[in-house]
Amino acid sequence: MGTKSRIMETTFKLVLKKGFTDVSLNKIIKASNTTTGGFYHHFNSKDALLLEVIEKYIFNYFNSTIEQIRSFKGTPKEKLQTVMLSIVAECVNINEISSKKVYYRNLHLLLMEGVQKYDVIAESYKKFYHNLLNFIKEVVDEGVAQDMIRQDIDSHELAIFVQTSILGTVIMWVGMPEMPLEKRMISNIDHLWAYMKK
Amino acid sequence: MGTKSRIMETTFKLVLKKGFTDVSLNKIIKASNTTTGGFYHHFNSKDALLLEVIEKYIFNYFNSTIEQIRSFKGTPKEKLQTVMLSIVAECVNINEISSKKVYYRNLHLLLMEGVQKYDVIAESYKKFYHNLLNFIKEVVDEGVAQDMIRQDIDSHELAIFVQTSILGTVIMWVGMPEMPLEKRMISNIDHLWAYMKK
DNA sequence: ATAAACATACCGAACATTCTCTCTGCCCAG
DNA sequence: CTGGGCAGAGAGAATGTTCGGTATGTTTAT
Repeated sequence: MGTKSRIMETTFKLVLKKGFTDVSLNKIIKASNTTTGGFYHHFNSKDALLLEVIEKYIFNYFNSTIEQIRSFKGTPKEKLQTVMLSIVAECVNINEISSKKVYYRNLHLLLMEGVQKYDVIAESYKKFYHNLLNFIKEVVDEGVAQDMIRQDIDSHELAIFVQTSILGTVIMWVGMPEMPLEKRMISNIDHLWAYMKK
Repeated sequence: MGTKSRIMETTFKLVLKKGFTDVSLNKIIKASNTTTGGFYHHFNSKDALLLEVIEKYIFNYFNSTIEQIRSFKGTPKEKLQTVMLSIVAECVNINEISSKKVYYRNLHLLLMEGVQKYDVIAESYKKFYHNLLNFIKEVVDEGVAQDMIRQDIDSHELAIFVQTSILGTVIMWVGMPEMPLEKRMISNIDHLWAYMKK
């Protein structure tokens, strides 16, 4: 593994635990087994590194996940469940090689810190939300076409309601991590479905 | 106004804009019209100040708001709407005196940073969530007793679903601030109510 | 009543760290 | 000989905190 990607993966692990600002460049450099010169050969600044890391390990991952689910075969409810699981999951492996797990609670908190600090991240965050919303709307429209979802509600409005519930589940879990996540997730999806189904 | 509360209010305003770590003690001290010595007379450290500020301006406020709504007269739907509005509101005045407005988007982002950094804040955050959940459950139970809310769903589970939707509305708005907040809020409440009403 | 002792609120220079980032130089493949 | 990749010393600025000092008001002792 090259120095650059080693720095990026190490950084991701570190900031997940401590947040952006509490991880110094020195720590990153030492943990990445490189030096100041090595670092500044690959990145213009600490901020530049952070932006690249977030883009690669969070947004690329989330967006490609949506892309994958798009091609899934399954009922609308299954698709909603899958996309919710991909966002609300307890933890997941960073990549195929490393067995290091990413805890999503930290991931969402990190994302919020990024949104607060960097306009670029806020922008990517917004784009991801729109991407997700479009996907949900597709699923809803598909469900309406298949006569599985009621059509007396505007699909865009319904999609917003669904996404609200999905993201709310994330935040509930961030605030009350002691409640069993999976159970609540399924319960929420069940209620949602009971409301929107034909 | 005493020096201590002047420091606290100034700090709250500053960190709302920039976040905890991007506001230095020097800035706080200068903006508060005091000195290093004056500051350390009232607070043991910067962290201690931040914790006090969050406790006073966020959690005390939120929890007392819930307490106020508890004594309101109104239909269950109106109560849910009111509590949602008090959490999702666009902005609000810090206190009765100052006309300075607090933008809730920043407030929620700040809260997340606090949850990420300080266990004490995460703990207060959790307590607030439980407080809110209890309140919602009370409203639901009351609605069931009045025969306005369906009773075939466990009230605790339904309360979680409602709270999920409320908090989801917050987060949707943080991510997509360009969407009209009030409209979406009402739409979400309407859907929720349509599902839970008898 | 007056002086001494104490407490509170605040000042501000100085301190030790830590931070990000620059710069020079070495190594080695092409 | 050239240039990408990296090493590492160190500059320069900013950070949170300490500490001796001052001004003012309050209690206590003679």
